[in-house]
Amino acid sequence: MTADPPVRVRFAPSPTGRLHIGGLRTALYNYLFARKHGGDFVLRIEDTDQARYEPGAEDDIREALAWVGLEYDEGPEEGGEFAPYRQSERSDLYREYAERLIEADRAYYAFDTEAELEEMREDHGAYDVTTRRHMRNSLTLSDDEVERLLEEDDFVVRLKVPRQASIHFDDVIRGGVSFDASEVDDQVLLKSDGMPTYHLANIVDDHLMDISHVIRGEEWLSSTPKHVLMYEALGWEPPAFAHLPLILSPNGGKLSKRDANQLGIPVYVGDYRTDGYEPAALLNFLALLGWGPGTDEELFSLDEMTQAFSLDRVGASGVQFDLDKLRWVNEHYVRALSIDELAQKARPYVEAEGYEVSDERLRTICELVQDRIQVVPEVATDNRYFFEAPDEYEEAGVEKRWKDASADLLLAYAERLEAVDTFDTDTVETELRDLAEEKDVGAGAVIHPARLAVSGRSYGPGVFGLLAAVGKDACIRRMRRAAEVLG
RNA sequence: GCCGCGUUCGUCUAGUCUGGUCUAGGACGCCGGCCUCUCACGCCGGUAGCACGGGUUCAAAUCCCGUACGCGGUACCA
Repeated sequence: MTADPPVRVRFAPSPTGRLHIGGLRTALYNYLFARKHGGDFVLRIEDTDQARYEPGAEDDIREALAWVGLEYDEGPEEGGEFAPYRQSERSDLYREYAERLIEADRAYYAFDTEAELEEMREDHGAYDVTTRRHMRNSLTLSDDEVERLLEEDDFVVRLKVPRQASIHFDDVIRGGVSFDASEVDDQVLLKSDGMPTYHLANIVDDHLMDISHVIRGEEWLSSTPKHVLMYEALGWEPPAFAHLPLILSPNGGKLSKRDANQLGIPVYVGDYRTDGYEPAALLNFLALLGWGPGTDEELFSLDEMTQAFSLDRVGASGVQFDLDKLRWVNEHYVRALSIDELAQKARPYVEAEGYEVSDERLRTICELVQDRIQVVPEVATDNRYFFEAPDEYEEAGVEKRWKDASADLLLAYAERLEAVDTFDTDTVETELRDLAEEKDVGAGAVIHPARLAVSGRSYGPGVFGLLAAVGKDACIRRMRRAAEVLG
């Protein structure tokens, strides 16, 4: 019996933009799989496209992974046994293997111009077994001619797809997948700028870096036969493939930037950070998007997820992003925060709204709102009355809670509060209950108008805590103003 | 268009491989109730689904075929 090779997986984003939420999900599943099996998780930067390269993108990717706590064992900055991990620094390697493929008659040089390619596509479709015979390449041209053209240094290397063959591979998530060779075109492997395409670079690196499992998005499924052909041509054992279902928009379609923005769904990982989501909650939610533990559990720490994770429990169909579910998961992480942590996380958002608040008061406010918010910034955005007087009174609340006697009761309450020395939850409550008794009304007859007057709303934290947190002067001022405005 | 992959409540999923225990389970959302100064939390209850059509079988959400629909791919992009 031969032991399974050690698990080594890679997350291989291309630095063409900020890290996308789907990319993070791919990274997460790779991470979980690696950790679950005691293997290595590698970050590899696939920067073979000079035109789409975006400076700063690599930093964004690294920062995003650090923010959520997905630590990798090898990467471009941290190095490792298989360095370098940036493909642009490995060009010679790819050229070498492209040549090997040519020697093995599994690839060839092509010299067609853009115009010629365009014409070919219009007439025939793809550069493949049938069309390559009519094109200018090392299969159709004389050796001398090829020699001469190579001198000009403007050529590409294309994969020579076999005339007829059925290409089959096993996908961990989907089972057996087959393609007919006639459906596969002669993919460019080495571009005229000397850089490899994804297809070549990816198989060379995966092989050289001893990658055991390729876990990537489903968009790669249809190019996998090309990869399989290359592994075979080079005499290499291909890694196991696992193609993850794509994340779709809640409308069912592709999660486009425009679409997402409209629905309030952040597209980039960095946006979740600025929007104040808890990184652990994001990971938890993402884990559930395409995978299920098979139990009723839904809230997992990274370690718990790692324990529970298994590729066979990853689904094969596209999954729709559900912002409500994310918020629900996040809510649980917010509740698990200590008051100090919550206050610390909330401060920047409070300040961004232009409010000033002491640490002590912010903690008090956080205590009051912690289990009433889903995302940290809501400490400020959903509870402005702690920081400024309400500029209007919730209509339905007034309708329901503001009675004829409310103004007089509030005025009397304000008077009592004015006389009080210590303005804390207990005294505020005592004063209110005494007043209610004195006036022979239920406590609610004062409670509800007081809440309305001070917060402008009919709902929120317990009213005594609320009043105490808002403070004596502000409360009295707001009560008198409400009595005047609402009558 | 062609090729590939997919299809269980609105959404994420359990169940499908190893057909009966599934009058299909859980969660989000939504609705109702309890708690309660309100809201939220929590708890209790409800709503809603095997895409469709054939077949195989004593028996199909589960196996087979077809159709529909969705997604992906079809670049010197990844």
